[in-house]
Amino acid sequence: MAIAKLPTPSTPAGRLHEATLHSILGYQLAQASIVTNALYTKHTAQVFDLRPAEYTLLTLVVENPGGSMARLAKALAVSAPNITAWVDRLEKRELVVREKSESDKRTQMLRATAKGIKLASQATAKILEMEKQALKGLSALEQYTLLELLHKVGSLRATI
Amino acid sequence: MAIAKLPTPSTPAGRLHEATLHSILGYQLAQASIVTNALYTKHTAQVFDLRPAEYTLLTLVVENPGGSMARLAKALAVSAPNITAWVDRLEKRELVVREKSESDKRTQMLRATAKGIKLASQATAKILEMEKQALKGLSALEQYTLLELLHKVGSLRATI
DNA sequence: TATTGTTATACTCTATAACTATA
DNA sequence: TATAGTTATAGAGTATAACAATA
Repeated sequence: MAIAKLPTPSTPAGRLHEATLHSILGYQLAQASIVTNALYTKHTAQVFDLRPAEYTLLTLVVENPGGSMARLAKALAVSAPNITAWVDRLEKRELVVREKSESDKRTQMLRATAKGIKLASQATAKILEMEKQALKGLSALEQYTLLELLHKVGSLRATI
Repeated sequence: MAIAKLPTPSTPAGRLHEATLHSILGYQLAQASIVTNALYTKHTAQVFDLRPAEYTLLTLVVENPGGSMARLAKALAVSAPNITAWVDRLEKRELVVREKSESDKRTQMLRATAKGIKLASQATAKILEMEKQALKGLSALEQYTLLELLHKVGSLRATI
């Protein structure tokens, strides 16, 4: 199947032509991220005092109790010192704790505290509600399809 | 229509569970961006000596000759000093030029030089080729759908 | 008064290098 | 030798504040 002709080539905000950039996935991801970042900053960041990276890290720890910091670094494609700094902050706020592993004493196993689990849960509820509201212009099928296709692109990481 | 059950909730790289994050658009955008950023860094950044922001800015100037810096700032959702710095770099490399507007003497109109137009064109060809190669696992319809849905999300910027 | 653009400055995020402890 | 994690440090990228010129 041939790729169909692409529609109106103009940026959402600036009314600039973007015929070329329209077909570039990286650019469209960046533009869409402007929207989700703005939503997050406006309605979630202050309320829960969680920056995007903190929220993501906390949620991954909640869902993966006992996971190591090295695994988090790989999952988020950031450096190890980076993870250390973020975990430091979450630990100071008593949202997660480090536990020495018995089997491999180099490893730090991470667990979320009850406080951390509660905060992550509340933040998630807020984000989902917020995105649901903002994405009303997309049908449920479109929203589902978008998430699945993005997940598929994310999965390509192993191949590059 | 109800949203269908979501499939395997694991991160592409780290094999971490992410049941919650799977439904969060902001997270999936970030994960997909890891892939496109890696592709760009690996195959385009060095070859053309253009960082992502520089490529985007240059391309927008190529496609919008005479546009102002204020419009670029809006289109990319960054601050004015930021745009000044990026344009400075592109101008030093003789890829774009600033021109004083006659009608509004506060405004700087931007134009790409022949050199800038050529470089942008070459970089675009490379990026498209690279993304095509990397996205082979997605059908043409899926790729088209993804770009359209992302554009639709980007267009929501006006509404938030 | 408001807007365009610049300069000065500081903050956030991330990375590399060097190190310790362990495997 | 290689890996997990930390510390120190530097580099991107971005933002706010203050300013000049113009509308």
